[in-house]
Amino acid sequence: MKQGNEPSQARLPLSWFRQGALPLAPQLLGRTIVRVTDEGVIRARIVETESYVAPHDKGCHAYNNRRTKRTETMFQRAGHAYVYLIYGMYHCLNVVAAEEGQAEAVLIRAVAPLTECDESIMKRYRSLSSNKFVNLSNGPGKLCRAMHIDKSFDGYDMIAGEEMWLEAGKPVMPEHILCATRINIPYAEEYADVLWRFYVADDPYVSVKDKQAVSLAVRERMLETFGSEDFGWN
DNA sequence: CCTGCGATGGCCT
DNA sequence: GGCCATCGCAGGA
Repeated sequence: MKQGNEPSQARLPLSWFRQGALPLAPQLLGRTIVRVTDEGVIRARIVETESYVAPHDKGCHAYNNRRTKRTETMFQRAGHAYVYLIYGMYHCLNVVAAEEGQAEAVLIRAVAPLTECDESIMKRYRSLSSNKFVNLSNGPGKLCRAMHIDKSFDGYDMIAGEEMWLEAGKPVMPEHILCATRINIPYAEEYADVLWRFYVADDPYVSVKDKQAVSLAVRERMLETFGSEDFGWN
């Protein structure tokens, strides 16, 4: 019998994934990512995300709707995984978030293992010798290594797939969500300063905490006031 | 706590 | 040839 506070294990449907990267990113927080590996099933809670939105976003690989072998996955239907290699040795996992032909995706930047069993498997894949468990998955490259996600999952269908998917979990309420600038995209010019990174306030697995972060509610009020992402801070 | 730096390879001009 | 949605380590405060 399901208890009232127990996180939902229902798979998230296509209609939920396709709402666009900006609405989706904060709603991904608190959801469960499930990965079926040779070492066992890993379940983890998403605690940090970033939105990437073609065509205008200069931080997005598909800026100006650039279609290349790598970015082609971002143009797929929502619910596919976009996985790419970064700095020659790490992978990053994104969830495609719009209609086919429209390149929007949400980068999963940090997750927290749900149980000691999850920790144990992730620790093995990470080759982590210390007991500083936050190091398992407090970063996009770390979580991919911990959950054994690599380029073979690029284009993977997370709505129907049997090796990796998302469950409803327990969404994080807006008052517990902070918004901040995205990490390591100084080249994105005016889009380097938009508050498109979202994370769970006070969660130890968040990769980078930003003193200037604002609550989701504040960001939305500012959007109404300024009518754009440019809040006049620069 | 912080800052700098090397690793390492696919991607894109 | 240069860049890169990263990480772990070294060294200093």
